[in-house]
Amino acid sequence: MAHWLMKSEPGECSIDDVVRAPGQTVPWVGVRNYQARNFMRDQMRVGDGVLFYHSSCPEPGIVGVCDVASAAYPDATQFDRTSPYFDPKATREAPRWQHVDVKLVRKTRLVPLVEMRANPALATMQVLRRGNRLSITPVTPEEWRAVMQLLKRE
DNA sequence: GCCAACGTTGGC
DNA sequence: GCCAACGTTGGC
Repeated sequence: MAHWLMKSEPGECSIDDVVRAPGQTVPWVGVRNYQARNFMRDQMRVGDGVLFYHSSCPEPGIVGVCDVASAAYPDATQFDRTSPYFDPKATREAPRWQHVDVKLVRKTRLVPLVEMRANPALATMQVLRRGNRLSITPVTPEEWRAVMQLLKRE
């Protein structure tokens, strides 16, 4: 089983939105970066662990644990002219963008970005790399374990 | 609002 | 295929 960190702006989809979603599952629509898409399309498997991360907000950090709940399938918003994620170059015959569904495991305490940065065990995390903008990044088993340890703390 | 970092676009 | 210009991300 692989592990991932997935960023979401809470104004778009917060952890509480996932808690309230039908089946506590959300379609991860709107990814418009090829590297992030490829992670979902080529590498994610149902059951993979996901750290749910709030970005572009007053308190960025990890706020929940989820898992991958589907294989990748075409992102409907790419065809929707009224959507901010509309992509004029995408066609139904040749969709460009795909995504997986993500299901809640549990909402956690907030692990703020500053706490993550302060923890040597997390120093290798891709999301902490200077200049990182990728919305989906792989998490190593060691990093995952370290985050699970952090989550046991109050 | 600033700005570093980096992906994408498009002219050549 | 190069690369400058431009746009976006996202923390601060």
